Amino acid sequence: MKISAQEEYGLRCLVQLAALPEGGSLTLPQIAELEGISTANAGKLMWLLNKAGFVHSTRGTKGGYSLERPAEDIRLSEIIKVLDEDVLGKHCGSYTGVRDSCVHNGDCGIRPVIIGLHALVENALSQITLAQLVGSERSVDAMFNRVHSIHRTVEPQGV
Amino acid sequence: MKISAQEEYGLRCLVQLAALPEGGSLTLPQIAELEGISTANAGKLMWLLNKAGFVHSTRGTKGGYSLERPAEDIRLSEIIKVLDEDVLGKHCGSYTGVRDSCVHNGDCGIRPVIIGLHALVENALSQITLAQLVGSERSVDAMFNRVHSIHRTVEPQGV
DNA sequence: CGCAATCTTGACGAAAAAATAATGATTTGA
DNA sequence: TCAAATCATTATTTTTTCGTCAAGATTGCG
Ligand code: FES
Ligand code: FES
Repeated sequence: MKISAQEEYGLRCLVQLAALPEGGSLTLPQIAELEGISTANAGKLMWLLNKAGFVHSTRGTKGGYSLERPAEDIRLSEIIKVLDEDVLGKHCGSYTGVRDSCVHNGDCGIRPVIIGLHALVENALSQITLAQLVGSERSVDAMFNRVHSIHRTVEPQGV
Repeated sequence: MKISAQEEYGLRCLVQLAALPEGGSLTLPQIAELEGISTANAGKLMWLLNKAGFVHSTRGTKGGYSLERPAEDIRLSEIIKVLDEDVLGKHCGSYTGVRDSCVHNGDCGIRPVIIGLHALVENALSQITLAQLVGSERSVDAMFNRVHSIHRTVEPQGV
């Protein structure tokens, strides 16, 4: 269970936009530089995010990308859903092995776990807004732990 | 954020062994048939699970695989960790874009979320044992919801 | 022993995901 | 108008993951 490259980079690009002063914008080369990815890659990611309505793009000189909606209104669950190609809900259609559908006939112990896990993650992400990711690592970490009072087993790694 | 093929199929193979009567075993062709995957694929998965110490293999005629430890003692978090190539803990070493490491200098709002999410999932999985996955879908679903009292937004799909 | 059933293991090919490249369209401003 | 800056879109290449294959090793049985 891991975060895909698209999810991670896409999210990071949005955080850069959210960190801007009100009404600010960034060009593709700027985003690419800030996140350490290629301009082409940033271009594709922003294209996806634009199609999904998270950002607004302006062409031509002095163009760039800016947030379409207030960062306070954008939940991480929405973002991930777009960047992850809507994997939710169709679990037993993928991973079908050599057959056309899941082999477990009607009664399966795996399915509720897989579906439950996705729900768990979505639930956690739906309680965090883009705006909350702007700020120091310490404050974001504190926020996450406050919202989901889980017992952390992995410590944030220093740089 | 999704489950990989290895995680899913590996887990499913283990559930088949766990569903066996005490001391039972299955051969590769049997496992492959039960899960609808190829024998070769089942072979590689079981090899991984054998290396990790979850199962015990016997060669030769009348050979096969059986659980090495009681299903009640095997937590899903252990299984996933093995099948997922230990992705935990080294987040800022992957997804480094065109550079050698993460660009965010020492203060990053993404990192606590990613690490927190992984902790959240691991925590959830650590509370479920392999033995609990054996049984009807309804009972497993009820168990999952009891352990993690989350508000389910996705319903299990019928077959 | 000698064969058949079974697991073991590394190499190989196919498929999916990710990243890049290439070409086109729009806007601004000199 | 024209050129430069910028985004848009599709195609291609690269990388990673996944699945298969083939040769080998071990065990049980007659
Ligand atoms: S029916 Fe889909 S995993 Fe069991
Ligand atoms: S420092 Fe690794 S994602 Fe920000």
